[in-house]
Amino acid sequence: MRDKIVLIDGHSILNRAFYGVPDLTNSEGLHTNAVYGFLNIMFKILDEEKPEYLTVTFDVHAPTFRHKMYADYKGTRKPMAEELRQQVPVIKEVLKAMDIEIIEKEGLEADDLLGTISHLCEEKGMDVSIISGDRDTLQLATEHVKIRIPKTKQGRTEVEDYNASDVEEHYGVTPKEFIDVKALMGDASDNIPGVPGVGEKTATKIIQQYKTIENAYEHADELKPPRASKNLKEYWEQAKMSKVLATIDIHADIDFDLEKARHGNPYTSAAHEMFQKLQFKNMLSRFDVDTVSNDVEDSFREVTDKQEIDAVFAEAEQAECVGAAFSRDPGNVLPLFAHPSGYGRISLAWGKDKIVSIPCDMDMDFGKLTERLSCLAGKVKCFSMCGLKEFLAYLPEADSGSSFDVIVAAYLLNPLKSDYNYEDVAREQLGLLIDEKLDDTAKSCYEAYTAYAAAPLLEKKLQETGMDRLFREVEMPLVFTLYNMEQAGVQVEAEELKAYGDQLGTRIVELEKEIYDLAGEEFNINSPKQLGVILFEKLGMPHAKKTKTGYSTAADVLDKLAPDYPIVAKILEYRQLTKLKSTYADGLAVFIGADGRIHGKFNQTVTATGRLSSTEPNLQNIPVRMELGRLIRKVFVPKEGCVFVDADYSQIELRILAHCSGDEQLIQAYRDARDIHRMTASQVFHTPFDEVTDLQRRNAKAVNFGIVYGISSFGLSQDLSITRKEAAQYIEHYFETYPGIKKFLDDSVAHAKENGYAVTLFGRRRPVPELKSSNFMQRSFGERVAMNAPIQGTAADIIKIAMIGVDEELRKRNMKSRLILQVHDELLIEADENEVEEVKEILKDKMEHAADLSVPLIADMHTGKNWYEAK
DNA sequence: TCGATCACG
DNA sequence: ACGTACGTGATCGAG
Repeated sequence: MRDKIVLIDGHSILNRAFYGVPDLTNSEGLHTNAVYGFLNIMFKILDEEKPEYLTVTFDVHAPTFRHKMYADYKGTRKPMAEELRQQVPVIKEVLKAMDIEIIEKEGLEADDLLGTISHLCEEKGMDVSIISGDRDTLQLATEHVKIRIPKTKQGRTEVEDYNASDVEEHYGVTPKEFIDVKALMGDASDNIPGVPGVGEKTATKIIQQYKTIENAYEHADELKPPRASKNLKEYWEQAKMSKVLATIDIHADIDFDLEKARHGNPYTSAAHEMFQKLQFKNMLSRFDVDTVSNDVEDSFREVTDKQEIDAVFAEAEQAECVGAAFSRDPGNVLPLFAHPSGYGRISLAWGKDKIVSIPCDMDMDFGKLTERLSCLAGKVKCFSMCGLKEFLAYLPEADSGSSFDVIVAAYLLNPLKSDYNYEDVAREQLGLLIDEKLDDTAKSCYEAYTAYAAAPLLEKKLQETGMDRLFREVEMPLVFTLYNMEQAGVQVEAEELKAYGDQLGTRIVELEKEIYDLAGEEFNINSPKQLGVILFEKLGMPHAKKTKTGYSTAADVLDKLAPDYPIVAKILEYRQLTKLKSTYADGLAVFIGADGRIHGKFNQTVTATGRLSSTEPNLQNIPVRMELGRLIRKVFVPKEGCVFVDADYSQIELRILAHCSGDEQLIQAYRDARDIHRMTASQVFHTPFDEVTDLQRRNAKAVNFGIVYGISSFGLSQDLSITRKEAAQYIEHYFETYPGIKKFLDDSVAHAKENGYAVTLFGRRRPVPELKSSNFMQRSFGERVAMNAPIQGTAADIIKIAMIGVDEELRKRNMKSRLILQVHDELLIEADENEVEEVKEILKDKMEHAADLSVPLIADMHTGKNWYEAK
């Protein structure tokens, strides 16, 4: 067997990876996509080839150009993108941490390094694989030197392989001849001039016949076409120079010590640490857990003996902090005594060597076991879990004062991660890798240990970032309030919902027929692709916008066409109805439980701004704007003997803006309870207050919205269908009118630029890594986020505080009424008929006094026998 | 699995 | 010159 060496063209692969992998950043705002893509490619190659030797080459000053002394290029290449530049030292560090040899030499191109090393190794009788994104390297291919060109396609890496014979097959010339082809055709990106008028086709033909440019020159008169003949003679000096430029040096003067390139175990603990910093989660699984010192697992203990279980609980009770976890695995005991939920085991951790797991069995069924756990949760100073809300059903004695959810804490510290699980927390906080192949018992021990061990670390970080009060006083109590809401659920009339869906179905069938008639054929109206073809090709409508994949058929495009084409109006109606039927009528029905209620989830650790999100189903986007859709709210009803009391904040985000900016005019306007949009219109359009037209007021309202979103003239112009210039004028006038707001928004951006995050009134942070981007668009996005996050986030903080207040007050007074839904600025209560007035008082009080602002907070209240009426 | 679309604040 | 409003989730078609 021949030994094998893999040579990686560092900059070339990094460059490929940068453009092939979507932008990634770690939580510190460091761009990591190129490094990630590079490693992906490298791992794939290493897995495949398992080489004895491995080396990565870099140019010293990238990007450089071949053979500077000849080149008369004018620095035409764009400088390296900043996001890529900052990743060059990172990949080098990672490679060093993995004990992978890096070769770079002043004044030498990576190509020359590759060429020389591959030549040396081939002479020693080795097989060589050169990994490069650059086709120039094809000239190095031989029987034993293989050029491998990786392509990143939609996350998957495919590799094109070229030995000498493959080059010939593909390009019709040998690798050596490839140089001559290039000398003739030139290469703009490498600043090789070539011969004018000779392109790839002609160059290949000439070299196929004459083998070298020198030989071709001798037969210059025979060359076809005549233009090539003439130009080769005329530009012969340039052709010769091009050949030199195109030739990769395989005899460069470098020291290459093969032994240093020997490929050992790259999965070192130093590398592990770096991967963690970079947050390359799925790559961490490559590390053998044993190589990372970890003695946690040694202390896992399964306890089944009744007396021992007593001892465990007695000991845990005395502990400062207890971590707990549920598992669906009952172990070697039949799941006979498990809970219907599937939980059959709990694990506890109260010290580094105090980690136990207890399965259910006939002496200790799930009920008894959780009773003990609940009792423990009520006694200890800190009861910690990963995702506490999911388990509160079994922990009636747990309370928010002494509970800790490490997932919620980790979310506050980095809300940009959309999905959190205990493995993430274990890795990030404890540097602990949990082997996927472990059984459920061991995993559950890890989960309990993570809850136990990460809690104090997270607590400290929350203090350091000024979010400890937000966590203790808002997020942890909210875990309980959200649990209560989910438990309560909302009653939905299944028959009515079905009837509504059927009604839609009838109309949809009619519309379908009419649309097919007008189109002259049947097609899938729900396919934007097929619809685009029908509208813009078959029916020849003018297409305004395009998407990446074809014509845009979005509603705002179709709206413009509707007056001229009857089919478009029908399509819009069809879209609306199918949306209502599939997502709402049919979609909601499957979530109605045996109790006739929908128990949706309210997720606390999803959004970047601190808002809640709602899933399974989403109860925060039930139609309301259009009457037909709004009707669906009639099937949301209070249970027997109850009515709905609904309250929504009036313009909470603008009020927050008024408070945070301290703008005198806006504050005074809210104190005087004036019509803010009308007032804005009056000021911005220089019109007396009473003479403001409806249009002016509408426009002013859009400007107010725009301000909250992080205004841009383009966005506003789109929304109002006006020119950018007009929009810019509106904004200018707005800022002249409210200078305090301008200053506040500028300060928000400046703060986020300086600190890397935006912050709410209650200290909640939202990282804004985009502000560091060199890409204008990304950076602008970051600026808008920096303006919006404090406002949207503060609103989220405030309604969370109100929710906790309402929920706790209802319980404290032993009332039957329950908080059941939250829709960002709206709360819905299922109120007992005898408690309606009291509920209204509580709701209004808790909402309006959730925060003490310099402007009043107003909650508008409604009651009704269904959600349609109560809104 | 991803993009387009559209429902909400 | 660039090319967008901020924040979500569900459904569908297409690869």
